[in-house]
Amino acid sequence: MAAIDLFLESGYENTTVDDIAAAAGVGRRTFFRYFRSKEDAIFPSHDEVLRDIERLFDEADDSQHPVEVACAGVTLVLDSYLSDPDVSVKRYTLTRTVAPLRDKEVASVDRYQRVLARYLRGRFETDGEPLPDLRASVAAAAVAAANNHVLRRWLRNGGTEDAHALADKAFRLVVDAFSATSRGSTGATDDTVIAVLRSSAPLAEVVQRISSSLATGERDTP
Amino acid sequence: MAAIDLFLESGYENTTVDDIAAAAGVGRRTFFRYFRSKEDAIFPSHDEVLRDIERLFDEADDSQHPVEVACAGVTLVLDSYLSDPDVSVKRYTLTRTVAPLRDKEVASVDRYQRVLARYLRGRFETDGEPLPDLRASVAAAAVAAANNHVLRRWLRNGGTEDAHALADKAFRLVVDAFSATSRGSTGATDDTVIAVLRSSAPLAEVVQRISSSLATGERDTP
DNA sequence: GATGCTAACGGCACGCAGTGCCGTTAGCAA
DNA sequence: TTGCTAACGGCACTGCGTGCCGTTAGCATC
Repeated sequence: MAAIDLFLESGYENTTVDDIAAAAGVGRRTFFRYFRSKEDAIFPSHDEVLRDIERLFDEADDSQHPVEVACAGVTLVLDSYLSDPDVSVKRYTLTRTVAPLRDKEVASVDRYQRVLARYLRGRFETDGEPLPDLRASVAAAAVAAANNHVLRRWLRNGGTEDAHALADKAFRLVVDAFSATSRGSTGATDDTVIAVLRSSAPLAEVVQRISSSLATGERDTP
Repeated sequence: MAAIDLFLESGYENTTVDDIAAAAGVGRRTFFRYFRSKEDAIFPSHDEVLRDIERLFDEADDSQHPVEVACAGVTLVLDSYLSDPDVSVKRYTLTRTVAPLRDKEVASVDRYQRVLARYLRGRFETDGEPLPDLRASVAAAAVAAANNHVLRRWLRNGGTEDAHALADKAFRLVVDAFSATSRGSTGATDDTVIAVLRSSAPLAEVVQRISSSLATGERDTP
């Protein structure tokens, strides 16, 4: 849309809806038929992506770790930005500068985050995790933040870089954080093993577990 | 302010600024001198709380874990809500219902989150953590989410319950999640020890470290 | 007590976002 | 050609937010 370019060259405040409509060659009334508001003119259709995420969650493999599924879901958001780098970068320079646009962006991120939290809550409940509601909210926020961090970095570099590679690293960090506290043991990096053990367990068994884990790299959850 | 009650009884959309001003016994122009917008009429002064948080971070003890300090910071937000339960509960029923008010609330949460992230980034950088920027964003989001979760639960129950007790539990979960992956060893619960070791280290040394940790409960970061 | 200063207030008018209403027109089918 | 439908665009209206300015209350000074 031409709106984004007008905002960039003339400023958001100085650009009226009449200007945008005129630049697009349509009437002012028609503009509001296509966009709910002046702000909406530069944002993508989040509703579609939200539906895609919901569908992905419905069809998700329950054997996969919940947080990993959530990461897969939020990756759809990332992809929607990656699919049109030019517009995404332009929009980013606006959302950094113009407060109402930034707020709008933040609000849409919150919508994604709610969908993630809802899915996670369901999974945590069936998994019998303690405090499923809290865990879901926190994990959803962490996943969304990781995604946003990658996205922003990618946008700052003008759409170069391999965003998915960055995202994998970022999601790894989040998944580890939230499976380390709830699960037994998980590899943090290739050369590292994390063991969580009860100190009341016999020392011999502890040592045995540790050494086998170090040797094979396998995960062992009692 | 009388605005919040007007919104509740007549609806946000149906209440004009003239109505609020008339109810408050002041001129319409005066209303806009005290509140930047119609929405702002029901929100507290976040700027003060933000300054308090910044000050707390400036004076913070660097020996404390960064995420714990961030939790202490966001607790000031919680306190600002706790200090006036009536208004907070009323506002909550509005922010749940009215989309623009909810967006405004979300935007203010984002402001807090940015302050947390900035502090955490500084700490993580000086601590030599890997990916300090990412960790800071994710941890800040998690801390904010934990706080919001507690806050919403407290608001749903009409301001009864011990919010600080809930918050302590929630923060514990977050702190554990983010210290387990980043630090050498940390007690997750009283009876648990987490050990992170390089598999390239001699097995004998590993065993020695583990057993001493299990015995004394001390933290040992090489 | 009169005079000048300052700060808050309130009225007025304006620009602009967003909406409802309605006449016009283009495209298509019978 | 006639009738139908859907998109368009003009018009007017409400309401938010702001700039401008006259008024007034409070206070210090001479």
